Amino acid sequence: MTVRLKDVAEHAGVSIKTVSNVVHGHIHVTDETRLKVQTAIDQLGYRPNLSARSLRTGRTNIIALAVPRLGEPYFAELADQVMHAADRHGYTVLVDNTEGRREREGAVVSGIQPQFIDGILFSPLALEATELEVASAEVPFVLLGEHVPATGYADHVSLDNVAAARAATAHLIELGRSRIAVIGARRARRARTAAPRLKGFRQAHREAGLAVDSRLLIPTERFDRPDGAQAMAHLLDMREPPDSVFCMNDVLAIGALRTLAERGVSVPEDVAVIGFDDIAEGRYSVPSLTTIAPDKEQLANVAVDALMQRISAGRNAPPRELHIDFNLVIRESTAGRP
Amino acid sequence: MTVRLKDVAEHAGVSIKTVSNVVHGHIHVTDETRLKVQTAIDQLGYRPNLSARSLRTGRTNIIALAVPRLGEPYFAELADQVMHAADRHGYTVLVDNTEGRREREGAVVSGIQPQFIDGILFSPLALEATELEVASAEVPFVLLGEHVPATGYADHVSLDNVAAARAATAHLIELGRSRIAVIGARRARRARTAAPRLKGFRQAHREAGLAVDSRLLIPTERFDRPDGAQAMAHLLDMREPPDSVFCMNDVLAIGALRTLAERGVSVPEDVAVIGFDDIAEGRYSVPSLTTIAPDKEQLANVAVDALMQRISAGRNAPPRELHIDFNLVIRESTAGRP
DNA sequence: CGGACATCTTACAGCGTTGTACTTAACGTT
DNA sequence: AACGTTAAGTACAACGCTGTAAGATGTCCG
Repeated sequence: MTVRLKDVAEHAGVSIKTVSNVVHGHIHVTDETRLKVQTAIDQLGYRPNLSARSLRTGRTNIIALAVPRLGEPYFAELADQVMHAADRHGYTVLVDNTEGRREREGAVVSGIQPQFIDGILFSPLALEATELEVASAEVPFVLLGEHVPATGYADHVSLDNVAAARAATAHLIELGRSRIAVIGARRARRARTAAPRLKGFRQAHREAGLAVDSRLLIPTERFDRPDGAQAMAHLLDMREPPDSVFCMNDVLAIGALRTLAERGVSVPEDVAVIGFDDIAEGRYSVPSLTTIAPDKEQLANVAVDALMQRISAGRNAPPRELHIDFNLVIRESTAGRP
Repeated sequence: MTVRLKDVAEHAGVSIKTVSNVVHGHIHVTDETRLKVQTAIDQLGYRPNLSARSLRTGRTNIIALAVPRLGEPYFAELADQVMHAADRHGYTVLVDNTEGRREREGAVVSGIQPQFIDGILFSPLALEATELEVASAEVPFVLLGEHVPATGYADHVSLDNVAAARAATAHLIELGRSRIAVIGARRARRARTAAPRLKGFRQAHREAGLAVDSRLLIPTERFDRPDGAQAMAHLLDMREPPDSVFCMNDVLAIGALRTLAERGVSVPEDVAVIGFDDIAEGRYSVPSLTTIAPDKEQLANVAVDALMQRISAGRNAPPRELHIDFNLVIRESTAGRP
């Protein structure tokens, strides 16, 4: 049924290895032979057996991308980009849903499909430094995204969160806002997650001579729309509600916008809203969402490149901290309708 | 470096095959031996080499899910569900982005990763019956989703599009609307795509004794937000604009809502909007989006089950047309604010 | 106490591929 | 003409695993 190298070889009247050489474009094959073999390949419809190849070479040309929830637009868009980037290197991407649960993230790190994956791109939520440390031995991997704790255990690709948060905050301040809330502060357990952004947030305040009202820093359990809506409701119920909100990601902001609309609070007049991630949804929301836009294509490219390097060499080169560009994209939720 | 069965066998003082038997929970192994072997496995940290296994068995326990664009919420949410369903069968999902381009969809069908995939779940856009026919030989596959032309070449899982479209249209009619537009009609090339929904649309009209104004059936090139926005603009520019719009999917509807908001047309008072897919985005849009909600979990389960059957047996059983449940979810875009 | 039987364990081959080491042929140089 | 040198192609083993068939061990009965 299946066509093997052997079949092609017999059909072309050469040895198996010569066929293999043709397939790989190796040297030491006459044009004549090459043509003969290629014809046989086409005629028989030969397709290399990747299992056999990877058994022999130890490579699968598959990398895993582990994300908390593929259903979340940011991760879906990221996955999209990563697949493109990987494609350019001849790699296929195996997306894995960790659900942000530790157990599952741990499983990913110690090898989802043991021996089946050349490397991992990992965008964790729950995982912390300890586990990461343990992990780094198994298979080359690169951390990416903004939810990652600062590590020093592996390559990490992200934008400069301090600078980005500062730019977002400064934008609100320039618009004359002074009571700026934060949704998704997560002071609680995983302090490290939001820490750099809060730092940038405070920096911007300091530079403008404004004080931060810590009652306006709202932690959320998750980073999704319902949490955003709930946090916004909480803020509006305060005696002195904020005049603007910096959301740790766009879906939180979408949730916040929803609550503001329900309560008839006008955006941006009464409350300005800014998000983070620049998902497509925010470009079509009403009002459209001002946000920090990471260069996702660059993110994917840099991450994949770094992983490729780890795979093909420098497995134990010192970990690098790689930064990508970002942009403040001003839309209606802070600037109003033109 | 890597731990092989052989290493475990030596460490435990048994043969390789016995270790293999333990790993697979086969019979004919004493509890004593089993324990001994299990200890060795744990101590050495043995992980089976999947390439070798699949070379030997011809199975990889990987299925592919081919979707047009992972960045689109519907497909991302679908992928999420499929991964869960596959997980229950011990399968891993390899998501592939076809971009809706023929060439790429063809590549998927003839084997993205030849010999590397046990089966394919395919949610095509561009592909038509001919290609599908050619394809069905290579590897077991199941078609799913609503964009699929009626085939008869492979199992197909979807909701009853005629009934769903009729329910959506009937809902608008019950609200007293009579000039109902359709966005995403795609009369043009790929007629089959939207055909069953248009059929349901016409049925509902007939049942209510209403005429269909074919000028209100707007085809779109793609099924995304910009197209929805543009089509809506086109409709509003008409001499007699519609009083309601049935969009072929939710992102088209989101685009339409955006245009309506920009033009200051109030929804649902002036124009009611209904979508299709029930993506999370529509639950938080302003106004929230009435839609047809397919049971995505059921969809994923039914599709994966069908594929599993094809893989393990009945490769040439007659193709089945499988239907899943759907729901009309009424929200603000037709019912207004409560 | 030997043989039949069930239970447990083993040896071996082969899945399709590629890297290494080798053979053969062709060519140019002294 | 003898030699080295390079090019072109080949034979073979091994990657790690599992199915098959055969072997070893014990158990029970006549």
